Amino acid sequence: MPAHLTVTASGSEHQVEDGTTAGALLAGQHPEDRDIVVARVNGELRDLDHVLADGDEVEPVRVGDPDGLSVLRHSAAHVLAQAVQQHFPEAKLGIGPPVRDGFYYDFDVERPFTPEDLKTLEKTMQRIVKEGQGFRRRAVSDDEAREELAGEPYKLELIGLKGSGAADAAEGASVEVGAGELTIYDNLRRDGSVAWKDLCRGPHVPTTRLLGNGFALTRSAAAYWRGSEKNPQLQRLYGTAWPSKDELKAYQERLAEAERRDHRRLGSELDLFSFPDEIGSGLAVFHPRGGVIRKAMEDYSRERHERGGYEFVYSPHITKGNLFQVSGHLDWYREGMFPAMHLDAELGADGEVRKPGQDYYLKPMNCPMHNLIFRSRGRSYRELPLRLFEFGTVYRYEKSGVVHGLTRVRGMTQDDAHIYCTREQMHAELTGVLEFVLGLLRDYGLQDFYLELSTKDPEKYVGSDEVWEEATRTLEEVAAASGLELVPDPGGAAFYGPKISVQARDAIGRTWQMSTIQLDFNLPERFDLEYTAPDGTKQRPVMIHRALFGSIERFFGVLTEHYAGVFPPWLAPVQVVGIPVSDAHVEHLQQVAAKLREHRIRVEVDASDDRMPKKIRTWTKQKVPFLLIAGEEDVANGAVSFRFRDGSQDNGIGVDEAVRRIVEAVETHAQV
RNA sequence: GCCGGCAUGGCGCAAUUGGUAGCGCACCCGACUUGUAAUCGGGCGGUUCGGGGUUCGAGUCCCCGUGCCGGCUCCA
Repeated sequence: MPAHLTVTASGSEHQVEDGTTAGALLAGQHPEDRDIVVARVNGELRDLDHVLADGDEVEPVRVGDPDGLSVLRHSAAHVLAQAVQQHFPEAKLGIGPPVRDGFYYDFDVERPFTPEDLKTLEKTMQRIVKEGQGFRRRAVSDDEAREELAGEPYKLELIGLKGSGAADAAEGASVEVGAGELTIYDNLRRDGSVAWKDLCRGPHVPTTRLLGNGFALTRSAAAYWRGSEKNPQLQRLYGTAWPSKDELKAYQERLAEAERRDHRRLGSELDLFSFPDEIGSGLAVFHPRGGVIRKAMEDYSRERHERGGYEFVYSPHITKGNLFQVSGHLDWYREGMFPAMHLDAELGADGEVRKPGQDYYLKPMNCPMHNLIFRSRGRSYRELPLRLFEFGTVYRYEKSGVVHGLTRVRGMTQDDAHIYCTREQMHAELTGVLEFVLGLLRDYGLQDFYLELSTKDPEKYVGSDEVWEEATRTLEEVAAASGLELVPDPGGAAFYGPKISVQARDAIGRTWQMSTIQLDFNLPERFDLEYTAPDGTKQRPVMIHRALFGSIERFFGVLTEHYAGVFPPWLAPVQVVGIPVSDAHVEHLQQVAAKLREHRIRVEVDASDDRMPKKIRTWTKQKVPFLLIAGEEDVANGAVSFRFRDGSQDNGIGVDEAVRRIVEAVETHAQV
């Protein structure tokens, strides 16, 4: 064994003594750098006390790096678990991985955690952090692990799963057991005694001290063991952890900002929509202010569809069950549909069935109806691509726990289109649809997109493999040609075909699934759709399903959050409010308002007996884009004074110029 | 669907150990006539989500239902 090893640190070679740790080497390299929390050795993350071998390549990983943050958060999860077992010795450990912005740990406990428990646990975590416990890795055999963790049934289960693909065993389970040897991490006190231990793959930060005061417990919730509703529920504690208190505060500020933008909150503050209990969960009504936004969205969409070669159709909300038998929905999504209404049955006097009656269903999708429109007469290849568009309202029986504001509802209107084309046209048509979709989303103010390709779920599909392959390949080509980032989503497809979905990032960086474009060879088959080809033969068309907003309700919610309620003028429910300095100036503003109305501008004049500053406050809070103020001076000059939502002003603008500016802002979809 | 929390005028909130339901905003009326985010005074408004129970007495405690919130599972 050589006394000296040759290792590579950050690209350059070094001679070090046998037994040198990654941490010691990196400390020599970066003497001032206290942010190094783990090392990447030959591409694998290792603890700093990992002993180097000849030929190792070592890179520092800092706490602010994505990997460094995950390690920090994973270590925070261990500190949480230690605190929990200190207060609740009977608590059994589940798993505790890092997640986006934080971590969680699942426990089997006698009673769920209370908000008070969270406070107590956070204090105990703080104590453990201050104690400066070290994390020490220890390799163990399966049998040793089983013996040490005899009191931890869930960990034993994970040990049993090792090698059978821990990644499938449970989301996050891979942080506990990897594919190779089992390891246990001991938390060591200063005096070397073991404070706590956990089956864990690691790596970890060298000491709990690194958690500083940059962590917090955020909430508790139940979670199914190993992610399956067939399993018992554990109690999950969520936390967040950051390299510093300032970053923790910045994160909490981001959450507060998201809350201020919450469409449910803005929806009631701006009087846009509500969910009356009397109607039922997940069923929205739009108030006049929200209705006008929705109308502006829909009107513009209609106009674009008209120009894009779509034809407008309408279909009912309810249908006999057979339609969804044919389409396959009743086989695949019965659980997600409102239960049947059984109609028209007749019983004889003695109760025997004279006429069996029929089941009617609320429609969960529009496509079967559109297929019937296609099939209503013979179709020629000359008609293809045939693009049928509808604002189609559908009803889905979402489980009670998932209904959420406008983004997950039980009744929604899709801006739904079904395009029927030949296989030859399919590629060009998909390209055109994707272009159309992205262009329209941009017109509504979203700019930042990526694509997701959802492919066949082996458990849930109809049709032949060849057809799926062709459909998937086509979508992949079209997606690639768009130049946007493409993320795979294996198993995410609907039963009838693969899909591309457009994900949009909003103003504060959150992503939302917007449009979906699905290719479908199956429904045309099931509905026996055909057209006559140039040679006189009957051919099967290909079907493209495409929703652009996803649902109008959902898109409405996303736009509300994207703009934080500060809608661009073309979408703002009230575009202009005239504010007189005193009663004497009301008439002047009413004349200005009349001119604006000729251009279909939504304008009001506030002639109430509030004082001017109060009116400014009121309408600024309502986020009206243009306030037009007029007093002595403006009236005398035939002018108005603009005040914008950010408080800036543009005074003494001639009335015609003012009208022109406002109309232009609305027509160009500008933000002001 | 599962786990936990919550539900008080239109909105945001308050109400000791179970003891007469209050406040701000909004709304209505009146006075004031004013140049860039709250003028003053007065008034209306609640079967405390619905139903049942415990109690001399329930906004408060218990049960059922409905709805909302946070997660889990799900999301055509």
